[in-house]
Amino acid sequence: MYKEKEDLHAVQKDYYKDNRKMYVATDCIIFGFDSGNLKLLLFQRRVAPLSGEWSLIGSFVNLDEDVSAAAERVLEETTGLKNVFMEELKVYGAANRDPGYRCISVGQYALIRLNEYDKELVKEHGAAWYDVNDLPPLVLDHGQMVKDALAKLKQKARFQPLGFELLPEKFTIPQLQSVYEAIFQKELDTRNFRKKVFSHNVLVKLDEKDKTSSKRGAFLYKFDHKRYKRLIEKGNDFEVF
Amino acid sequence: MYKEKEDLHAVQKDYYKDNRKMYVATDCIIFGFDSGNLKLLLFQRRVAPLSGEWSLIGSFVNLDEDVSAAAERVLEETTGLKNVFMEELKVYGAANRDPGYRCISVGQYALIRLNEYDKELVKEHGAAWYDVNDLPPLVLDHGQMVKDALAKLKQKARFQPLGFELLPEKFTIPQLQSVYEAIFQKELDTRNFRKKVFSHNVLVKLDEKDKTSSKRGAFLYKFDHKRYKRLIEKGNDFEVF
DNA sequence: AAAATTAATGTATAATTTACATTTATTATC
DNA sequence: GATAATAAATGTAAATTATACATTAATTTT
Repeated sequence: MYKEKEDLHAVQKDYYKDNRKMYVATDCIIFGFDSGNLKLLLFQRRVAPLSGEWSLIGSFVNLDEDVSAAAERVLEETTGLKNVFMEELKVYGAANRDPGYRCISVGQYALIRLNEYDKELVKEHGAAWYDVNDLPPLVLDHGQMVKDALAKLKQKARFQPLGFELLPEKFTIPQLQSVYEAIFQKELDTRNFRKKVFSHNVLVKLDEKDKTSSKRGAFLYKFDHKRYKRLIEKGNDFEVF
Repeated sequence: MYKEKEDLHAVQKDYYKDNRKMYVATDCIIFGFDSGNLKLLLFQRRVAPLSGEWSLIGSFVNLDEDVSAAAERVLEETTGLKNVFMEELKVYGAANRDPGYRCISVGQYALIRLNEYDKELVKEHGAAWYDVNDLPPLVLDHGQMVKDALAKLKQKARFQPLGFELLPEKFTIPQLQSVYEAIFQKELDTRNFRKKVFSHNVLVKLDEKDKTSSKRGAFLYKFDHKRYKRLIEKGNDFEVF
């Protein structure tokens, strides 16, 4: 399928001879949000070595597979979810990062809605949700990947509407604020938060209320992707929060 | 050196068998700045196929080499420079991106000072500087890499002091403004620019003037890395410009 | 001495961000 | 059915930051 004799990189043709191989993997940092906290989907190895150790969910990238497709495959295999927010984090390419193979890993972080994933699948895979502030030790450099992903999320969420990816399609403003407080790791002022949130005019107020967390109930809203898209196409480079 | 039989990833042990290989390369998007314009160091292939075609400068990643080290090696081999600003851009991992090998490439962008590199080396390698607004067609997905790197530079330069990496250690404010105008692709107001630049208190005014571009001459400044570091350690998350 | 050229500077207005406390809608309880 | 309890919803004034804009200063060349 791939013609290795072809001489496109002729100058460097003696790389990777002698049957030694470079492996490429991808590891997914899968974030969720529930009751005020960011969660991470981890997977408990069931086979030796490192059986029982916690790890991010990953896979080798197939030879005929796009790197991004490999991450999407992993995500779908364990959660049943497709078409969710997923973005490259960083390459983990230290020569000695994996004692088994020479293996680089492309870290990719995903934001999913905890009301949408397939719980059966998750259970089957020996995966479980952990609070990001209370993680078990992770294999290899996965702890670093999580740290990097959290930092990136914090940074990106300022200018891109990522908070919405972690909530159900219909959400309340207090819920939204809570997501951003978890991402930014600080409390926000209700009035100022609402002011900013509404100022962009990308939320649609629904006629329903969510009464699960108060007697009064809070109105539900939807994020209007089209309006948002139109905004940024106009060259608007605003802070979401 | 790497024990491929070790069973760390036992579940996935049948990946990459049959002698098929995954190659990992790195391509460097090397930026410079001169007379008002961002420049890119390109390399003209000297061997078939694609001889004479322009390309970013890259290399396969050696089996015992960190991915970042590979990029540093490439940069040093062609420019003689070490310890310059270099950061990962993105992984280019489409299965069909390279017709020769199954090869993913880690794009890494570097910012260098055009007064510091080794001109002999550059010539020896058949490399040359191109204005980013006037590039020849590039092989494979290298054109996309450049586009992505420019976008990232534009985005990052807002919050990180990257402009300084493209100027000599001693520079004038008009030069600095010119760098930022090139990065942001828009003209900036001199007075407002100076106000912002000085407000962070990270520039040290020298007693010398640069007279190459005016009769009056412009004072030279240095960027004070220590002061900047102290600022961000205090949690200051300010816009550089 | 005058002309030419780029460097350097300040201020007023608009826009944005911040800090802060009360009222409202609803359910549960007495 | 009145009262208590609870979280949701709202506005304003002050401070900070961003923007728009034109003149003077230093030096060299003619």
